Amino acid sequence: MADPFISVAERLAPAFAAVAGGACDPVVRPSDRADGQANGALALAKKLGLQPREVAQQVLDAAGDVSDMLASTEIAGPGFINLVFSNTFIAEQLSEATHNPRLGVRASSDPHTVVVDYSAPNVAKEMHVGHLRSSVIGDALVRALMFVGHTVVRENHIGDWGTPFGMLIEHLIDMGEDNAANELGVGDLDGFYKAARRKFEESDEFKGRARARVVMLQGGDEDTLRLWRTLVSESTRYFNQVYRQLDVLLTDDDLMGESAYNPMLAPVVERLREAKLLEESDGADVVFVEGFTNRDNEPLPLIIRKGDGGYNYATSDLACVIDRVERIGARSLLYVVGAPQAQHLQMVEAVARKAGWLPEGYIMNHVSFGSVLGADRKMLKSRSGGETVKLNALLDEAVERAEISVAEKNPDMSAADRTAVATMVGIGAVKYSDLSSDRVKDYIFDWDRMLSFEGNTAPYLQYAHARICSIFRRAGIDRAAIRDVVPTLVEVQERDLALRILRFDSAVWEMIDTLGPHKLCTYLFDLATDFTSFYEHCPVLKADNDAMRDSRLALCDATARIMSEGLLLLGIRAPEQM
RNA sequence: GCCCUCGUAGCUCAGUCGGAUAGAGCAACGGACUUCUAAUCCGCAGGUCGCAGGUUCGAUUCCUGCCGAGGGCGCCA
Repeated sequence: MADPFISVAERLAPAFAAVAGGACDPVVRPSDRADGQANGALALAKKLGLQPREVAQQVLDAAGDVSDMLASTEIAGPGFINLVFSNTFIAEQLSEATHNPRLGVRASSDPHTVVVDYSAPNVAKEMHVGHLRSSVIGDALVRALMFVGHTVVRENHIGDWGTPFGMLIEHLIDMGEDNAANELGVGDLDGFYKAARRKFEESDEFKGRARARVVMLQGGDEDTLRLWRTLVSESTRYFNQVYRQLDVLLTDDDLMGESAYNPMLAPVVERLREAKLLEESDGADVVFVEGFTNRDNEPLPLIIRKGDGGYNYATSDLACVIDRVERIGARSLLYVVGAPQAQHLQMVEAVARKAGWLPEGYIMNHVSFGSVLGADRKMLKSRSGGETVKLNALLDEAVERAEISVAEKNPDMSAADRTAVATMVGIGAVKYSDLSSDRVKDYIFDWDRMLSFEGNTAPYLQYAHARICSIFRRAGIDRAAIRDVVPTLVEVQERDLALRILRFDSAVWEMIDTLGPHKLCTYLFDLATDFTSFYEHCPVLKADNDAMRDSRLALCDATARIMSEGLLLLGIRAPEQM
């Protein structure tokens, strides 16, 4: 049970191996001229010094009878082997997939513990679109990794420690704790942060108090810690609102802020010292990493302990690695963090590897992503503090816009249903527009495009799903009962749809292998396109006879389940009506 | 100055472990609604795959150089 393209590659591999005299990849790819094509003969011919078409023929001879899987095999062009699946094979595979708990997606052959570090907003600071990207991408990866059988540990590495807290706590005291809690409680984190920052810059007296407060915080002063906890809890309460609204899995159980690593920082230094990796440079304790240089082409170190004796984010990131590997038992660490952190994470990884904290076979992966841009191609929110786009306001707007659109298209829907649908559509649209393009690139945030019911958008996919639900609702047919029907594929649209359904396996695995949710998005869009084409050409309830009707209902059911499950893996809900 | 990422149709994006004619959606144009929800479908049109070399049977894909955009480059995180 797997994607037919994988099945056929496995089937042809021994034949290729026999001709090659050793392992040889058949190089099966989808084709315009057939279902698929095996390109392996061309490279093999060169290696053997033979004519490619002749090699292809030898492979086919060695493969023997493949009629249980393929309706035809044909050597074409310079030496491609065109492959056409037999309809009975497709139908059987589809029937198997619908009875498979993962809808035909292969389980991981190597399940292990994966830590996914994502979202990571800062306490007493507004979440912005960068956190949106991290949250949405990270959450989709979490769901997909769990789906194939990994043990996934979510970690929200919130910025809850460091020098800014001196100024934040002093500002909290100035405002009065209750007033401050109120302001933070309504989610005005930016106002609070900016006011504190302004005072810090304008008043030496305040600056002095802030610095003293940092020392008290780090020294564990109980009253200071209490104030700090107020800041943290008010902020996380706000973060949680956004997470619920955004429909991501993160909860308080996943919080693993910088402060949590405090006790582990000194041991990081000690262990590096014992490993003889630590060097002193300009008063700081550092580790030099080969291959990194500064502006003057001198070796660039990772600073573990600053000249003033304090630690920085490199230290806590190293503590993270140790904690995740040694305590949690993770073998794979994913960091869903913006592209500007690339060098930092490379250096952290290099040090962790040198120190032996990331053994051979352990993976540390930077799931990098680009910026969210406005229509003007400038960052939607500049780091230097342009106007901030508040996440909760952005999500509210998404739902409002979706609600207008739903009301327009489906005026008969009840207000309660409309709100529920608008929430799924609006939030889904925002998440999908973030997930559907290659994450390493910047993307342009465009309300009209993401909420459009046409093109590669969440509403288009959701609509395809809703239409199927509508068929079953109208006909009063039990979805589960139809699953035992093995479809008969007659029309080209039926066949295309069935073959597409079977490719869910590869789509999910491509997403996991590349850590690229857009691979799954592209697949689901293709699925929706194939379905609507089928829907236009192949009447279901008005089919010519009962057998054809049931066959098409089975295709509908399988499509809807994969659409719904696929969207869910992306963290997007699929309403039953729209 | 060095390093990293990106550059594909007017716009927004796929595709690239080297394969036959580079694909969608939008916008434009032409069709299809007494509908299993037309929120759709069908068709037509649109490209020196940033530029120039190299590798080879074959390059948008790999390599080198250049151009353009963004980011990073020691005590903020």
